[in-house]
Amino acid sequence: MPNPHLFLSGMSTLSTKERILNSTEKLIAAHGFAELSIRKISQQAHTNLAAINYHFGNKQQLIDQVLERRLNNLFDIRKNMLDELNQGDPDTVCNLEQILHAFIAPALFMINDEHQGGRIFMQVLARAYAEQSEALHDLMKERYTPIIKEFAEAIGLACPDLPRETIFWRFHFIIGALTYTMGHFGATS
Amino acid sequence: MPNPHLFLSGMSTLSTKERILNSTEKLIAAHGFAELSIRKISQQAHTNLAAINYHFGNKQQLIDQVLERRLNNLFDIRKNMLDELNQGDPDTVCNLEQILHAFIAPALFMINDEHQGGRIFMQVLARAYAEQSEALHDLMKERYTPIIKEFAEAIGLACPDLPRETIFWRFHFIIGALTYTMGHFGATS
DNA sequence: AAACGTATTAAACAGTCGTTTGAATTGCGT
DNA sequence: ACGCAATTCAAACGACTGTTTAATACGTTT
Repeated sequence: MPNPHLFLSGMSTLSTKERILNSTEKLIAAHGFAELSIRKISQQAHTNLAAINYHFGNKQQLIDQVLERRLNNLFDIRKNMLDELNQGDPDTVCNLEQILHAFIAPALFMINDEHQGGRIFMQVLARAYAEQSEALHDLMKERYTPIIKEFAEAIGLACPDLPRETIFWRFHFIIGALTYTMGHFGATS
Repeated sequence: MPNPHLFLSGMSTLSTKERILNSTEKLIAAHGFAELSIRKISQQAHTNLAAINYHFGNKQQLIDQVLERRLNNLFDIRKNMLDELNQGDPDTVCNLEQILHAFIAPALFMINDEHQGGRIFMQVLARAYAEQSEALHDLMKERYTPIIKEFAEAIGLACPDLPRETIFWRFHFIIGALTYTMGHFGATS
């Protein structure tokens, strides 16, 4: 038994790496990136300061993994729901409401998924969006833009009369409303 | 001539206090609250470290004054535009679109007002919203909630058939979209 | 010209930050 | 039971943070 405190806090079955990831998520959700320090993380995860650098290299790479771990799930679900609408053919004209549902519903589902920590992560994601996190921006650019583009194209087919720029702005309004809502009401409602 | 550098940077006519406020605004808009330090502020304002504490007490009170200085203007304009619709009587039933215009237009006007620094401040405001700044929250609670409530009641009168909760959520969606847009596109477009 | 309150300055304070180091400990295959 | 790799740990590093102090310079009034 390497660390007897873990039994008291009910985290004994989780590896050090997982405990660090979960603690980081909780701290970001509760207090934002500004107040986040690896000392607080190691304290909440019942481990040592240097363990973080050992497992993740540095603080930034830890944050990257926090984001990646769950974003992969979120965008996989989004893509699957969109593919179901398309039935494999990207040129299929879909119902606009269904397209938006495929984009929004997975986030709403995640925020109601308390057990798996999905709600906590949605707050993390909202904060990363809001603070224009460079880590999130890079991750989006190199990994999730293809899926986002698929949605944009599907919306374009659903609304052929709407100018591309209008679609662009309205889609960002949706993201803004969604992000703001997640961050401000995800915890209390 | 106490500080010859000021002539080179074109800030000679502004007082130290004003230069500190403007520099703080710029730094928050460009890099967020997390990276904000009074050393960077004093450097950009061409003054000394201790001058900030001398003029504002501490860092937090400086941030408070940065927010207050322009929020008073913004909400005054919003209230005046709403009063014009009401024509003095709060029970007047107004057009919904006009009510929303009274709330949104002042922000959009501010973001286009580059000369007075309004655009910069809107980005500051977006960041403060996004990071759920306690300073902003307190300021809203004790000073601007009456005006926000007037808007909420006006919307309630304009949409009598809509449940209060629905109005509440949609109003926050608007704030979210507005905030997100200000923060992400206020600088580049 | 002297004295005054206001304003600015350099220097030091204690605290926190992320990261690195080297030793101690653990767990597993042999 | 041994030896090796993986992991954990306490301690220290330099850099940065907000704030305070005491001395200096300024502009105005007496």
